[in-house]
Amino acid sequence: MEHSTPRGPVPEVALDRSSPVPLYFQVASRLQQLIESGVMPVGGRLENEVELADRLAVSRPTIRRAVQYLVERGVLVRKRGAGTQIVHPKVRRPVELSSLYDDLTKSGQKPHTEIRTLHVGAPADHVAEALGLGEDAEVTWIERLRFADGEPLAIMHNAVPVDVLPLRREDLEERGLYELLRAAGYAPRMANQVVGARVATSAEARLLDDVRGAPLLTMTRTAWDAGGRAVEYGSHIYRASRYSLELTLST
Amino acid sequence: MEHSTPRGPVPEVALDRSSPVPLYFQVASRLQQLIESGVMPVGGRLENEVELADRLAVSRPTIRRAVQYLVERGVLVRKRGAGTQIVHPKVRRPVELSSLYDDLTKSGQKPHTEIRTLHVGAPADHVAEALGLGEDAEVTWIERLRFADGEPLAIMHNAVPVDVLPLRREDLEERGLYELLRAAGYAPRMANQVVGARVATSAEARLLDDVRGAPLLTMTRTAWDAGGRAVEYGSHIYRASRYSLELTLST
DNA sequence: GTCAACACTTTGTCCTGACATAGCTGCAAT
DNA sequence: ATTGCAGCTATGTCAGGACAAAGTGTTGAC
Repeated sequence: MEHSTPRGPVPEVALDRSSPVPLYFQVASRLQQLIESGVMPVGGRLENEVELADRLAVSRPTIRRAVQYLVERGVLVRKRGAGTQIVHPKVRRPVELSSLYDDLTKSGQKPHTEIRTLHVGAPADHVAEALGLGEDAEVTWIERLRFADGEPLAIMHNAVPVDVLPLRREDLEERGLYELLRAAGYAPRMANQVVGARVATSAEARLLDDVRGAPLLTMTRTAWDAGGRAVEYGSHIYRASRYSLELTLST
Repeated sequence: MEHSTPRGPVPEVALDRSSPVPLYFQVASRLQQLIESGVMPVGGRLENEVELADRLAVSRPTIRRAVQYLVERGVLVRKRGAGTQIVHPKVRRPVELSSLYDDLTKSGQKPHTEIRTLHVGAPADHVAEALGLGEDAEVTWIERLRFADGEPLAIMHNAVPVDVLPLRREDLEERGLYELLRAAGYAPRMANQVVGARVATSAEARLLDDVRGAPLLTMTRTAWDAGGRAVEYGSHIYRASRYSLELTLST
């Protein structure tokens, strides 16, 4: 008898064996699509792997790999002996490491950047240490003022090793730093951030068009690419009244 | 001829086939150990998978799975046609979702908690929405004051659904909330956090033994377990002069 | 000397087959 | 009625083989 959670049927799944897209990925994408469209209900159980492999005419390892992929992204949970279930859609993987520029663009605001300084040279000690650079290494050091919809939002100091990316003023005015890094093949994959708060000095207040003593959100970050190469150091200050950090963390 | 990066020899690796620990995991652990102890140099190349499988007398899928595991944790990088390399140790996996209590304990401080209120009832609207709860759901609502080395550090408001965990005063005084959740089998696996800053009101300043206008770090968070069940909502306030958030993010 | 074609190395994908083990369910013995 | 055992179901682990495709380096033609 069947009085447990409903078992999804996984309707018509078409696979293209001549496609360069791997089979396991085709299966995973199709499954995710079915889940997100609501055809397969949240909390419902998947068919077991053997049946699924049978019906889709692929081997069990291929099915397992597809399911594995979705488990890692938090879409499915497996329990040995019990089956595979669809997880509540609220729990999804953090999308990607984002920068302020990305965040603003995504939320529909129009960011605008003023480059206050940009020069190449040996990094300060704490920067060199954060990036793990040697004695003779050089970085591009920049100070930027970031506006959203015309209002000043953040003072940003950044360092990028010159052999990672030669930064140019005109690029930075039109694009975010992370976008430039990605385009150069040094997409940040991991970052360490320290977030704190303090009140504005009068110099900072003047730049940010705010008052002395206004609350500020501070963030310092070091980012690495997939190869473990340090690609960016940043020390940012945000007007707390106009910006807050949104983060998704996962184990 | 061999004038590329040195190829690690992977010295004497002993596997126990009678152990309940899976072979691929034994291999992965051993490799990680060799890497972290410095026997296999950072940046160095691994033997290719076929040779490795041969020498360790396991199949290639097993080796692949072990390497895969370390790739996911950021210890290795693979490139088709090129080989597998050891990544700089700075780039490692975020350990686990931690709470303030965990953080303090780990950094050698002695946390101490004062429970100011604890009652069960229907959640406020914004809390119910954050947790995705229905009309008739009940939560335990707590307000705590957290001290480190005798000094007040944070005001913490939390809500936990009663059917997840019945919270008791005496437990909370001695343990962190996350520790209790983990013990009950609802280990947080994913969380959404919003971090901001503002200045203290006089009431907050009094509680935190600080002055009005002192900078505060604010954090609101919703956490889910592996099954996608919302297990905790929190709204915390930290003294910025005594605490900052440290985060590791990854793609 | 430069550049394109080629061979070689190495990881990526996919298959078949087998056995182990955790979780569940129902039946039987107590 | 409760406990414990047996059997079923489903995922977990592992082997061995085959071919595809990307990256690297070498060779040869111009």
